[in-house]
Amino acid sequence: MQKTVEAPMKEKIVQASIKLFLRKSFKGTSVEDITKGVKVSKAAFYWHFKSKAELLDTIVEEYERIFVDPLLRDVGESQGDFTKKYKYFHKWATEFAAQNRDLCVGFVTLAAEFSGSGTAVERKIKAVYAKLRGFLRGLSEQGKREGVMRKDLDDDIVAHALNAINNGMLLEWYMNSKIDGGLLAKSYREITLRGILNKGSK
Amino acid sequence: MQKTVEAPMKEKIVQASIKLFLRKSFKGTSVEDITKGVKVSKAAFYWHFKSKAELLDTIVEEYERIFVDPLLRDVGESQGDFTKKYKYFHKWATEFAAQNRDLCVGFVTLAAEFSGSGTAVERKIKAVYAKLRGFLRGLSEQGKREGVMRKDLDDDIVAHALNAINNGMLLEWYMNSKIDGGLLAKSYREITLRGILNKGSK
DNA sequence: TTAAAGGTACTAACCGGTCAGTTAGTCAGA
DNA sequence: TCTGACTAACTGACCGGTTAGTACCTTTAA
Repeated sequence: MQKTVEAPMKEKIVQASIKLFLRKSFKGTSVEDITKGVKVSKAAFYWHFKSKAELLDTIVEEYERIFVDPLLRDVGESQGDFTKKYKYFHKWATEFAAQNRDLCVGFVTLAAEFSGSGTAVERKIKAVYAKLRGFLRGLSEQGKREGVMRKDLDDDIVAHALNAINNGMLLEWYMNSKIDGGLLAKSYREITLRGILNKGSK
Repeated sequence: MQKTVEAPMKEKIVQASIKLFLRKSFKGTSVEDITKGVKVSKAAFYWHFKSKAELLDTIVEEYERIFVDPLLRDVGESQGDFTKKYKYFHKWATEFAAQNRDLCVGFVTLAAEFSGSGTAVERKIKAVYAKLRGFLRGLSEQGKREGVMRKDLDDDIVAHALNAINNGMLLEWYMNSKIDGGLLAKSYREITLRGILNKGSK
């Protein structure tokens, strides 16, 4: 008989807390809310994490490890012109978000919750965004080199804008669960692509 | 001799709490944090507001009263084609945001903090966004009627996308205080306009 | 003309409850 | 017998909200 393989408690806590932070925010979620959800004692939580803040760090690291790093690696290693790469980037990111909604939207809401707080986790979140924007800036430069992208847009601003639009769309999708995420993703790819390309480019 | 006219305590509390909620989130800000900031006792706070939640409602109402309603009224009453109206909308909104950064960014972070919470204030915030999107949908319809806007985009999706981009840009601006807000605003107007217009339209 | 009455805008001190984090102890398996 | 993975029960700090009382101004009525 097959034994049901349970996920390790630490991972169960991380997954449960992502869901709770999304619904009730980090500061609005108590450690007891989390431990009740995974049916474990509070002290067990403190066996796995030295503080509530360390759990938060773990979530930020998980976002970087399973989303940002593989995304940048795969798109970075892919071959093709700017438009092809941007489409691949968009496809990769939206498909991941569709399958990991809580993590992706949760990360944006955590970024919003801690922006301006001056905390260590804020710096950590900003570093993740800086990494993403660094990649997008490179893409923007490639687009200009290849002559398909508008030259009047600053590369840094393009990176900021693409990141901002991404985050805004995630939040909009979460705040309006009824809208078709796939349609929103498709539409926003068309809008951003057409918005940054030269008029003639396909 | 001129007497210094101080703002009424209720308004001072609202202004101070907007700043604090932006930095520390709503749940991360205690009533004492607020009352210490405006040098008033806690009981005085509860003389002006029956609860911390009522203060939150007041902020949401203020956002609607001094930003959303005047914006929709002015742009709605203005004459001109789609492009002119959208540019006016964008100019109005970005200039307001530049002068009321805390209120505008604070509203987005509050929306993020309470989305999915199932609370009364979440419904209130969503109603404000629904009003904004209703207006944007109307603009989108006008753009199609006038033949300048792409017909392949759904009006509702356009409204969602424009709102999402707006919110994303506000957050990006706040999270990266160093970037030139004016340049970001200008660039994103160009990107969104070109993104939703027909290729031939100016 | 004046004094009582009432409302406005507060303060200091307090209350019950919740929070992050701790302590001391348990127990299965190596 | 040792250690990884826990539990029950607890602590001190803090939080939202209340209570009782005060200073000051305006209205009312003798």
